[in-house]
Amino acid sequence: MERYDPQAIEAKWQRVWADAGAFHVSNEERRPKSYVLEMLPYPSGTLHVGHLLVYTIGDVVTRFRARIGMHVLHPQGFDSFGLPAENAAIREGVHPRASTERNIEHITRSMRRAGWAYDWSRSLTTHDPGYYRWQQWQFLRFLERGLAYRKGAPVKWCPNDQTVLANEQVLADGRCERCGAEVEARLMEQWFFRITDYAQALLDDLETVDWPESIKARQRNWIGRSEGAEVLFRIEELDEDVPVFTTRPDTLYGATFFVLAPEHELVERIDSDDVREYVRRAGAKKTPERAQATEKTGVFTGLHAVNPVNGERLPVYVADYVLTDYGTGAIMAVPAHDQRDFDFASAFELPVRQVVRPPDGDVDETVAYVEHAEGEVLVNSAEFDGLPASEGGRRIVEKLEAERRGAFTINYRLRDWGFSRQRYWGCPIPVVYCDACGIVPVPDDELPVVLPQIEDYKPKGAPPLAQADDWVNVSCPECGGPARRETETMDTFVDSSWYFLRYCDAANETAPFDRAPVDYWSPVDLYIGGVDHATMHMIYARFWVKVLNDLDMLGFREPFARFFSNGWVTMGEKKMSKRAGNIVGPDEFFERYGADACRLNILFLGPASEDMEWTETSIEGMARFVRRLWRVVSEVAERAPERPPGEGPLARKAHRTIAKVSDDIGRRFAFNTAIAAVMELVNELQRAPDDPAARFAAETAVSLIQPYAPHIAEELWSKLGGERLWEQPWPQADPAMLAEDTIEVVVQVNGKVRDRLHVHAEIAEEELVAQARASERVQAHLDGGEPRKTIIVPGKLVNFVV
RNA sequence: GCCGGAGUGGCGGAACUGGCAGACGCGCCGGACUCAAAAUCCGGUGUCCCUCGGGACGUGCGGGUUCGACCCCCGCCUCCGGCACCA
Repeated sequence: MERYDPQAIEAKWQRVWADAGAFHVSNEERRPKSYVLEMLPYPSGTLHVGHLLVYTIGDVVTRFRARIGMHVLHPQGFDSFGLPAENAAIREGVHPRASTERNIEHITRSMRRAGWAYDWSRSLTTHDPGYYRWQQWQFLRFLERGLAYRKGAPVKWCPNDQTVLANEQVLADGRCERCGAEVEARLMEQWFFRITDYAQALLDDLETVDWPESIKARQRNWIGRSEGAEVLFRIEELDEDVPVFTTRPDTLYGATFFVLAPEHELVERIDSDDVREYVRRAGAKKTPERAQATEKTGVFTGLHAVNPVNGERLPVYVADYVLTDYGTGAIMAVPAHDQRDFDFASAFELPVRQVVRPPDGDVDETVAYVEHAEGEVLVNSAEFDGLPASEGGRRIVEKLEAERRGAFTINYRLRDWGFSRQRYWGCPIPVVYCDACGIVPVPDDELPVVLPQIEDYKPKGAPPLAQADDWVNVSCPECGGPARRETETMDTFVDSSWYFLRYCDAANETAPFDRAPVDYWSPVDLYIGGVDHATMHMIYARFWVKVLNDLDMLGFREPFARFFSNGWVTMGEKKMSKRAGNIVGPDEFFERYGADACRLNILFLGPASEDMEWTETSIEGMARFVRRLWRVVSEVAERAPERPPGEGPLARKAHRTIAKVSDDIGRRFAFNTAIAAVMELVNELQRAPDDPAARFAAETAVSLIQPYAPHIAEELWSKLGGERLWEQPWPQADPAMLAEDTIEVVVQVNGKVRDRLHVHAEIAEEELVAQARASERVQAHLDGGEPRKTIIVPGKLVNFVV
C-alpha cells in the first residue's frame, strides 16, 4: 500500500481543481443559487487559527451545497485599507502598500494551501483604485441625498492611533477597539453618514433575518430605542424653550428641579463664574471617570425652568450626570422616581415629591426614592390622580400636545456614523474645499481620486495627506478657482459595507455593479464571521444596503439573510485574534499534518459557534484518523471486489451515516457530529473488511468526508475507481435502509431501564409486550403484580407502571 | 440595573421533536506485535456498592408537571457576553 503523503496529494489536487476551473461560477446560469460568504480578512499579518475555523466552515458548506446541485458563489478578498494594515506597516517600517501587498500574497498562498474552494476570478482588494473608485462614486450619491454630511461634533479620539473613531469602535471600557488606548473626547468637524435616519428600519428588519438571537439582541441594544415624550420647559431668565426627553411622562408632576449637561449650548450664556468653573472641571474628566463617579456633582445656575404641567418654577442646575449626546442634553429631574435624580437631590437638599404609588402602597410622607412597581397609579398629579401610570402618562402628553408644549417621541441611542479618519491608508473622500463654493464634490468622470504615494504617512493628528501639496491643491470643479482636496480618508468599515455586492459583478468598469447579477446572487444566503463585528460592520452593511435599495440600485433590504457566528479559537493561553501578535499560524500545521487533518480538526473540536482551544494533542488525534481512513479505504480498494452492497448491517450503517451527515451539514451546521458519524462508519468498516458492503461503505465514507477533507477524498475516490468527486452528486440515503431489521427495545419498569430486547422491527405490539413481560429481570421488578399501565413507544421502548 | 447565552465523566463534547445519559475523540489503564521503541491493533474507562448475577446514585441547586425530564414549568445559584449616570 502506498504511504499517505498529504503534501504530495494536496498539491496534486489543488492543481487539478485550478486547471479544471472547479470553483469558477458564472453569472449566466440560473440554477437555484447559494451565496456563501465569510468575512474577508485584514491583511495585517498572516492567517491564524481563527481564520482556519471561519474559512473552513464556509468551505464545507460551499462544497456540500455544490454537490447537492446548487450554483454556489464563494468569493474571497482583502480588507486591505485601514488601521490594522497601516499600523502593522508602521511597526515594520514599511510603506503600507508594500506590506499590505506582501501580506495579501502570503495569505493567498495559505488559502490555496488550505484547499478552500474560492472563485478567485472575483477576488478584490479594497485598496485597489478599481474598487475604491466605486466607493467614492457611491459616497457622492450619499452626499447628494444628504446622507453624508459634515458637522462639528464631540467625537472619540484615539491618542495612540491619532485619529477619530466611530462610537462603535470604542469598547465598553472606553478603550480603542484597535489598540486598546484610552479614548478621549474632542470637538471636531467630521464627516458623518446619517445612519440614524435608518434606526427604525434597522430595528424592524431584524425580524426578517435568520441570525442568532444574541446578535440581534446586540444590535437592538446598540440602536437603543426608547419611547417617551419630548416636553418643553421655559427657562424664564433666558427666555428660551428647552426640550427634554423623558420615558416617564407620568412623573411630570414630580419634577422638582431641572438639569443641563455641561456641554449644553445654553450653558455658555449663563453669566456665572461658578458655572464656568464647574463646566471647565467637568470637561477635563474622561468619560469613564464621569460614568463611574459615585457622588453627584453640579452647580446651581440661578435660573428657573417652568414645568408646563403645573407652572412650577424649578431651579436649574448644571451637572455632569446629564450627558450631552443622549436625548436633548437637558432633563427634568424627578428624584422620587429616578435613582440618579434622587442621589443629586440628596446631595443638594432638593425636595422630593412622590407622584406614583404602588397599587397596595401608601404615599410616603418621608419622601424617598420609590421603586418602580407593576400596576402603580398616579398621585399628587392634579386631575390625573388615580389613573394607572401608563394611561396617566399618555393623558398628560396628550394634554401637553394640545398646548403645544410636548409630544410623543421616540429616542434612539444610535448616533450618526462618523467615518472620516485623520490617517493616510484609506479611501480618499472625493470632495474639494473651495473658498468661494464651499464643499464641492469631485465630478464622477474624475474618479477615482487616487490615494497618492507619500513617504511620510505616519499619524500625527493632522491628516498625513495634507503634506502632499501637489495632490492637495486643485482647481474648483465649479468655479475653477483655487481649492484644496479633502485630506481625511474613509473608515475601513465603509470599504466592507459593500464588498459583498462587488463580488457579484467584480469586473464591472462602468458601475459599482449591475443590478441583475447582484439581485440574482444576493442576499448572502449564509454569512459567517465573528461576533466582534455585530455592532460595527454588521450594522453599517445593513445601512448601506438599505440606502442602495432606496437609490434603486438593488432589490433587497437586508444583505445577510442568515448569519452564522463562529466561536473564538485559542491556542494555549493566547487568544488568536488580530490584537495578539507573534502567533503560530495554520501554515505550520499544514506542513506538519496536511490541510485535510487541520480542516477536520478545527471543526471536530466542538460546535463551530462555540469558543474552542486548538491543541497539539487534538491535531495529532485527527492526523491518526486521517491515516486510518487512508489505510482502511486503500485496503478495500486493493482487495475488496466490487459487488452489490446487499442489506447487511454495514450497508445500513452507511445509509444511516449519509442521512446523519447530510442533516448535520445541510440543516444543523453541526460540523463536529458529522465527522463523528463518518468516524463511526470507518470504525465499522475496519472491523468488517470482508463485508459485501465494504466497497460501498468505503465509497460512502470518502464521499461524505469530502467537504471537510477534499484532497484525501479525491485521492481515495480515484483509488476506488471514481473521478472528479467534487462534481459527484451528494449520496442519497435509501429510506428503506435506514431502519434496522432487528431493533433494540428498552424495557422499563416505572421509568427505569430493566432489560433490553432484540426484536424484529415490525413486531406486533402485543407480541412485544408479551416478550417484555416474560423477561426475568422485568419479572423481578414487577414483584408478581399486574402493571397498572403499559406505555409503548414504537421502535423504542415499553414501560410498565406498577 | 436592562438584555442575551451557558452550566453534562479526568478533558473537548454527544443525546436533533419529552423516550437507552455520556456518541465521537482526547487522556488514562491493561494486552498483542517488537530485542526495544515508535507506529499500529485488541480490550477497559461516570461515581459508589457488590455475594460478579447485579444494585444504588448521577446532567449547577430546590421544587413541579409526566408512565418517563439534560430537555417543559416555577424559584434560585454560578459563569460568560452585550448595553448602561441612556433620563
